[in-house]
Amino acid sequence: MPSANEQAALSRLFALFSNPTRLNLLVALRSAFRSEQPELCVCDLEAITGASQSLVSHQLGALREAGLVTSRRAGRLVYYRMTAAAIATLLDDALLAVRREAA
Amino acid sequence: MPSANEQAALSRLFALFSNPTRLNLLVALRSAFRSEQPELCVCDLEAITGASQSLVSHQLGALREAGLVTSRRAGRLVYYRMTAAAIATLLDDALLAVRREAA
DNA sequence: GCAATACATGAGCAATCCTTCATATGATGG
DNA sequence: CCATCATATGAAGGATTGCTCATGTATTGC
Repeated sequence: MPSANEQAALSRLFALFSNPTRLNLLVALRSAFRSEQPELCVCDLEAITGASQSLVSHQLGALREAGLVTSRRAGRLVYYRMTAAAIATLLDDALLAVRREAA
Repeated sequence: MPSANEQAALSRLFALFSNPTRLNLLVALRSAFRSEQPELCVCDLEAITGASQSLVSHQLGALREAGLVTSRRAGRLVYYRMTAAAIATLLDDALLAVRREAA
């Protein structure tokens, strides 16, 4: 029985996950997070998702504002990474749930 | 690395979870699902969530259409229940993730 | 300094969503 | 049957969202 605040936080989190572009970014950052190269630059994310530079930047901004990712500038490049392992595992759990349903 | 289909299914699922009213319904149905009384009628859900009859019915319709809940009529009442344990556990996982972040 | 590269940001439009109001359907009791 | 209760559904308006286009800012190489 989550509190009202927790439910509000949950729905905000789910709203961030519900956009295909953002989800795509999160999925990419999740797998980076698990490798020896835990961050990706905007141009990488652009290539991976196939979305426009502006769109990627906008959605990364949303994720950053929500605290799900952080950014670090290195020269002209800006590298993003997931802030929390909890988010990465949540994505895994959700994927498992979807696969269970599909089966 | 989820497939494109899986990602689409994921984002649809998250979209359903992102609305506070629907999330509230799901949370209520989740705890019912775990008790000896796994279903709740619309009027119960109305009382629990505090939302209007029409709104509750609309959102239950959305959840039903997505296959997350099923309904059963008993006289004038209609009882709803979660279809999948996977969804219940996903809600638990998400709540844990949010609590981890808040801490 | 200037051009070019990488990224961020703001405005704006189309589309979707959320909720309400009104009304319809289904079931029961008298 | 008729009134009533429980739920479903449709239309409609306002708000929110998603994306694009245009432009701004930061950094580097020359």
